[in-house]
Amino acid sequence: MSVVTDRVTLSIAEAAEATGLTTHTLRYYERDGLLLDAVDRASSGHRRYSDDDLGWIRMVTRLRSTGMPIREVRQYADLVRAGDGNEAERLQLLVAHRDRVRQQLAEVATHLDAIELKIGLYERRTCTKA
Amino acid sequence: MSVVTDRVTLSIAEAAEATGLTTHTLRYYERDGLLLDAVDRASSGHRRYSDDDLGWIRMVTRLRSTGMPIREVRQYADLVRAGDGNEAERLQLLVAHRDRVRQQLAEVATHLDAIELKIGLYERRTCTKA
DNA sequence: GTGCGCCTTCGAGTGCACTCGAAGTCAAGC
DNA sequence: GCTTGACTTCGAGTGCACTCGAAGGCGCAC
Repeated sequence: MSVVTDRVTLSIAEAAEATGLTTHTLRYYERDGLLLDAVDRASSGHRRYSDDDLGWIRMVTRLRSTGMPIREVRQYADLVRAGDGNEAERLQLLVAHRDRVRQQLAEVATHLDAIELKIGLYERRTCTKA
Repeated sequence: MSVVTDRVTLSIAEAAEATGLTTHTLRYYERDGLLLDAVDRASSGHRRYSDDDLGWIRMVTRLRSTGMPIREVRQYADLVRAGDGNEAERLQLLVAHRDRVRQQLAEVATHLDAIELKIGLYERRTCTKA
């Protein structure tokens, strides 16, 4: 961790630690346009992650781990990068994603119920057997 | 659909229709050992899916769409195929899966909340702007 | 000043779960 | 008897999201 002009910045290893991603994945995301901007560099050429970077990466992580494809995260990043004026589009993208996730959650919950039922059967069987 | 000796059996296309899988996937599952037995064949060599087959395939679908890897579905199928006596193992496998799914659901729900929050922000912004 | 470790880029490799195509067979309708 | 279309097998191809390895550079501790 290094502090310059009142700003705390992290090395890629520290950023990986902080976000739960690997250094490989962080570089991959940057290469693939999922980050808002190229991450700042130290004079040595090493990446220095700012709080803003970390915040954005956490958002990306939330989108990813709710199943949004890389491609779509990139679209969202593109919109945010483009600056003010496309909030409606961003909203639309997020709402569409939310709806998909909600539906997915409901479906998984239903399937889970059926599995729980099966578990109930086995529990009764192994109980009476023991 | 064909009826022989009081039994209704389905062609692979009908089974695909009934389960929401493709014919390719049905053959793939069979090849990969996810089904309990090789599906019966008509004299022509064409597959004939029984009700039992369909029921099992639906169970496989539930496991798969809750995120169980193919490999693990196969393990479960292996246990069921082996017959009576390993109910405890089957139970263990299903319970482990259930717990993973529950945790996954909780995590996704948390991420979803954060996304909803973001949506709330954009909604207020686009409202006041309009 | 040299070893060490973390960093860099680039491109190739991995694992998963399908997904597809080619080439051939079979039964039914015309 | 010939076309049509659904079926068969086999193996290769696809898409996604990483994941890894090689080869080299920089700066700090000793």
